[in-house]
This record gives sequence, C-alpha cells and structure tokens, in this order.
Amino acid sequence: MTKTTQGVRGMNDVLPEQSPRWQWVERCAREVFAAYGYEEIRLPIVERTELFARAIGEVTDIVEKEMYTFDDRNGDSLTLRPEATAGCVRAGIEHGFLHNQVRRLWYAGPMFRHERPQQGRYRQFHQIGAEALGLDGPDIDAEIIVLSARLLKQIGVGDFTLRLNSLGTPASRIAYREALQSYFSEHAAVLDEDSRRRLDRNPLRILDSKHPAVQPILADAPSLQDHLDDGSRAHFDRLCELLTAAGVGFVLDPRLVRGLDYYTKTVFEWTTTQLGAQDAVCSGGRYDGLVELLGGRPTPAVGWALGVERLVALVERADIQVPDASPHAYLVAVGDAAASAALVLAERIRDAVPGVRLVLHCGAGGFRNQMKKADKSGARIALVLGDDELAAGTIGIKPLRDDAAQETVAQDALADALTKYLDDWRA
RNA sequence: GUGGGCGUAGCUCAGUUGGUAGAGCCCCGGAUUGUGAUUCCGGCCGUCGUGGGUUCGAGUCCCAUCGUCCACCCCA
Repeated sequence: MTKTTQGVRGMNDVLPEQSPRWQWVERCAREVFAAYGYEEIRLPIVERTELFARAIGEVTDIVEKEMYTFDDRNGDSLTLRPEATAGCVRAGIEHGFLHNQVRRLWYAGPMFRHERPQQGRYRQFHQIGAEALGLDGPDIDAEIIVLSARLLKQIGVGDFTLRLNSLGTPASRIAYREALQSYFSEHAAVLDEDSRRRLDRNPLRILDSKHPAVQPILADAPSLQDHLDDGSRAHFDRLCELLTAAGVGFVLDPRLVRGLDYYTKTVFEWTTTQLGAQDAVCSGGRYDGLVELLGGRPTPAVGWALGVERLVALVERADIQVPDASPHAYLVAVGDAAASAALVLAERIRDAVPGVRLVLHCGAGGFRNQMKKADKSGARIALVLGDDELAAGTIGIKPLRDDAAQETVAQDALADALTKYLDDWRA
C-alpha cells in the first residue's frame, strides 16, 4: 500500500457492512429527540480557535494539546471542532435564539481530537448531543437525562450505569478547590508526577487518578458534596428525586469530574463495562456560565453528548439485529436482448411499486452463477429474464429465502406480483 | 506524549536452526442437463509495512521508521 492510499491515522472509514448499525443509532436518536420536542441544529465543523479556548478552558487537555488548529488564508486561527456545545452556544448568541428563550436542540456529526487512537477513541469521532438552553430547574436536568436513558434503551444494547455528581456553582467550586489543594499539599509526597502537576492547575482532576499510590489518600480527601452551596445542594437533591420518580436508576459518584471547564452543578456519565478503558458512552452536565462567558446574556443550560462509535461497537458486540437495506428482488438478465429489456422493465417496476428495492444484474455467466449472486445479494427473490421469457413476454420469479415454488408470470403482471410479495413480507 | 503486542495475498493465518513464499476463505470462469445448498475443476492475487545494515544468501537476525491494536493519559 502506498502512502497516498492510506487513510489518516485515527480517522476511519465506515464500510457498507457497518452502515446499518450507524443508521440504527441515528434513527433511534432522531425518533427519541422528536418525542421530546428537541429540534435539530446543524453547525459548521470549523470554528474560530478562541471559541474553544474560552469555552472549554485554556488549561484543559483538549485545548492544550488535542486540537486540530490551522491558519485560514486571511490569518485567522481556525480549529476543527473537538466538541459541539461551544458552537451551539456561539450560534445561539450570534442568531439571538437564546435571547430570553427556551431552546431544546440536538445535533450529530464528526468531532476531532488529536489523541493516540485506541479502542473507542479516534481522532475523528462522531457525537450525537442534546442541549436544553434557557431553563435552570432540576426538572430540565431530569428531562435531558431521562431522554438519554430512553435513547440508550431504544438502541437496545442495555447494561449501562448512570453516574451522577454535582460540581456546585463556580463559587463553591473555588472553595472546594482550595480545600482540595491544601489537603493534597499535605500529602504531596505520595502524589505521582501527574497529580502533582495538577495540584495547582486543576486539583479536581486528581480525584480521577488511577495511580495506585494516590488511591489511599483519595478516600479521606475532602468531599465535593460537603462543599456544595445550598442552592446546588437543593438542585441536586431534587434531581435525584425526579430521576428516582421516573424510574431511572443512578449511582452517586463524588469523584466524577468532567474535563471541560464549563460544567457547573450537575454532571453525569453513562458507562459500560464492555468497552475497555473508554467506558463512557454518554456524558454531560449543566453549564450555566457558558453563554455569558461567550458574550451572551446569562443563560442556564444542560446538555450531553454520546459517542456514536462506542454505541455502534456495542450494537455490533450485542449482535443486535438492525434493519438493513438489502434488496427485495434481484433481476437477472441473460443475453444482450434481455439486458436492454431488463433495464426498461426494472424502471417500470420501480415506478409501479413504491419502496421496492430492486437490483439489476446483466452479464455473462451461467444461470447457476447468476443465482449465486442473487442469493448473496440478500434479496428475497430472483427475477429471471432469459431468451425464453423474452420471447414469451414472461418473467420467472424464484424465491430465495424459502422453499416456495418458482413461478412464471407475464411481465405486465410483475408489478402486481411484487406488490403482493412485499405485502407478505411486511406481514 | 509514555509503555507493551502485532505487521506475509482483499480477509484469517502457516512459514521449521537465515537458502530466493504457502493454505483456507473471498472474488472470477466452468461442470454437476434452466436456474439459490453441497461437491468438483480452473483462474486471479504478494517487490513478505517501509528504509537501511549483517550475510554468498533474510519473511526469518540487527537498527530505524511508519502503521495497527491494547493500556497509561484523556475523554464521547
């Protein structure tokens, strides 16, 4: 393989065998969003670099070392979006649709982060996300989480854990941050290098550490729950009540900290045990300060994003039967005369039988080989047009998926016959 | 960015102590008396990831590099 025919690292092709699983996930999302009145928004893949720097946070890993950033011809610094919430908020401010309004939005599309690829982690990956803007109550947190629960259930792969935590307001977070810093400073000796580096930059992240040496001191670290302000506390308690009432189970995870700076109050994450290290399949939280931070009127908001590749991997692993688009009928034409007649006949059928999926195959090869192809195509029936049929004005219908007998019908009656087959299959 | 495993036909892999490359599947054509299973026959396919080095000779040894997978990290 030469370099020119080699794809870019971490950016994958989705081949036809895989597409039906993607379509299934996308279709479930579309249906569930519609059921909650969420509207689709389509955003550019490229935004100004400073948008992400401000929204996600200058000192986050994403902004520091994972963005695909380049200069536009006029010198502007642009970046391939590493996530879509920032762009969503940007669009809201730019078009004024957040002004004193409530918006329920969803989006889907590719995101880009320059990380080292591994299972469930790619440089171009796809997210489907939901954002509810303009509402500050715990009920909307509950709604958007319940929505995610329904979507996961609809996709049908099951077996997820919902982890829940509250980060509090920025003010209570700062107080907590200081408490953490002083606690970890006392134990600086046992901290690993990474944790020590985070000590003054982002001490919350130390709670996430999996380093064996720091595990013991994590247990006695100050709890974020103890530093929550009253408002956040009440908000969180109410959310827990609502989720319980809605029958959505969850576990409290005081160590759940998101890697993007804009989160406030509620944060959550759906995880699975089936995907190795990249176990988060859907995660999000509240970001009440972001709209204002980006220059809009103060507007509360909650959202989440799910990783499509990860869901698709689970769909494949669970061997879920998803709808495919294999043809209903495979028309075999043998000989030049039959070939030209078949092309016209096939068009007539597609006109007359709405929704029919008909593959036309003209070519050399004996009937046996033709039938083998018909069988492999996944079609339910083969239509045979040879010299005999041509002369008689008929066509052979050969069932491929069951033992029904072959029949021969007049070409004029083919549309009706096919309609009947389609009806039978749907029944 | 760090660590480890792996890189031989489209796919899954075999290649013994270094001697100039194989199988199965797939694909294509044909036979089994006009029609999908099975079986049979034939055909196509590789500069053994790439570049150096050691050697009379390397897929087999050494170095580098790229890719890939997994983990760390990070996150969807």
